[in-house]
Amino acid sequence: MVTDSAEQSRADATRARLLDAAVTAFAERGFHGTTTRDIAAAAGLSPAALYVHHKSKEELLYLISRSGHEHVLRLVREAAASSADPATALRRVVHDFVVTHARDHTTTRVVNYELAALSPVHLAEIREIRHHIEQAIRQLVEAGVTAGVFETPDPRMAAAALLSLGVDVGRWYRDGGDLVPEYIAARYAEMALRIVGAR
Amino acid sequence: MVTDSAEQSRADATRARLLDAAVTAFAERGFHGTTTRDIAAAAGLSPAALYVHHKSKEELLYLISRSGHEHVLRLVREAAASSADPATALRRVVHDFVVTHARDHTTTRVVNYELAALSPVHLAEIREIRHHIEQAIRQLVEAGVTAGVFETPDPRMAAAALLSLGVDVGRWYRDGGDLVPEYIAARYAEMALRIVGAR
DNA sequence: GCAGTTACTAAGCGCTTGCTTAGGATGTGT
DNA sequence: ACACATCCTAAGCAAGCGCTTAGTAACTGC
Repeated sequence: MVTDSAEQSRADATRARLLDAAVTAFAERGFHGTTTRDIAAAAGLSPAALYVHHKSKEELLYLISRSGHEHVLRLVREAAASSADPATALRRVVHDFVVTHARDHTTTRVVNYELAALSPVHLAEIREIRHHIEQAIRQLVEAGVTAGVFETPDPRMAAAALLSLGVDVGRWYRDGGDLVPEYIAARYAEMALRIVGAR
Repeated sequence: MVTDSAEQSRADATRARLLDAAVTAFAERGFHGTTTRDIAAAAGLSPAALYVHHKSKEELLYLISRSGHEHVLRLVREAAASSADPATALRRVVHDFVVTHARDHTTTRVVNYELAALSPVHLAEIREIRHHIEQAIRQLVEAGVTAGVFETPDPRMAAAALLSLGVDVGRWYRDGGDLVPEYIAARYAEMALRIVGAR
């Protein structure tokens, strides 16, 4: 082997192109509505090339799902820790969460709506990441209630609602409309503070 | 013909059994992840029987989607008209919307997440019903703002958020958990009033 | 008791699916 | 110049797909 540095080989670039093509196809037609020939053709390769770079069609979904979930978990944790004030932190969490679900709606659609197509082992791993994401948001709401700056009858329900707002943006958001991700995120962050009864 | 009354023939019962089986299968594995053999077997019939009672697999999805959307539209319109006070009406809309999306989560999952598998003609018809549902909720929010009982910087965004809350319940709700549909609906209705800034 | 209707199935057709096999083209080190 | 590694493809296999065809069993009306 010549390069053990981090530089990108041709194979790595092709692998990434296949992943990109898979994201687009899975988002548009779903995992089961997409054929391996669709993905290979969109990446400009023969059907067999997919199996040179990846083990199976399911592995593509797993790789997309895992990196997508890890990205969101990192984002939520960083935003939650960005301020000692729960209201400021929550505003940032919802803002960033919503921006990601709008801007990367293609990826987040796959991440949130194609879980059932994962193998049992992969699904279990992904579910754990999802649990951490939910936990981070719930803990932030609870911290605000404890600190006396939030007021809500059921923090768990409020956290579920906040998650729903962000996740569902990935479903309805379209590129090229008159609503830009930053604007949606700003309005949603305000609504989030109302939901938790911030004062 | 002997019976032209409304009484249910054997064929009607079988047709309904096939629809039921299709709802369950589509909700669990998605339209493309479900085979016509799956549906027929779940209804206790041979694969060919499906085509005695329905034109195609896509027609099953269309029938499920249409009746599901019509049900929700009726529910939203009735709840919106149930009170002259926008706050009371909105509470009722969100409550009923959420109860339906929890209790009938199997159907609402198909209704909200399998649209892409519809034929172009059927999709156009369904989109129109969806538009009416969104319109009914947006108009209610705007009526509240006009009446001075709601306060929000962007009624359209608030309406989108309300819709998201309900729709997403269909994604995460599970039977047999400690959260019963009525409880979720009550908490969500309170949060809805906060979102629109009711006073 | 038999003609007609209703409700269904056995068998299978043509095609597509995920994936494999065997090999070829292009570049690289010496 | 030549051995070798890298990256990709042509061809195709077994299984599964949506859907059709041709027919049978069971009931109904007379």
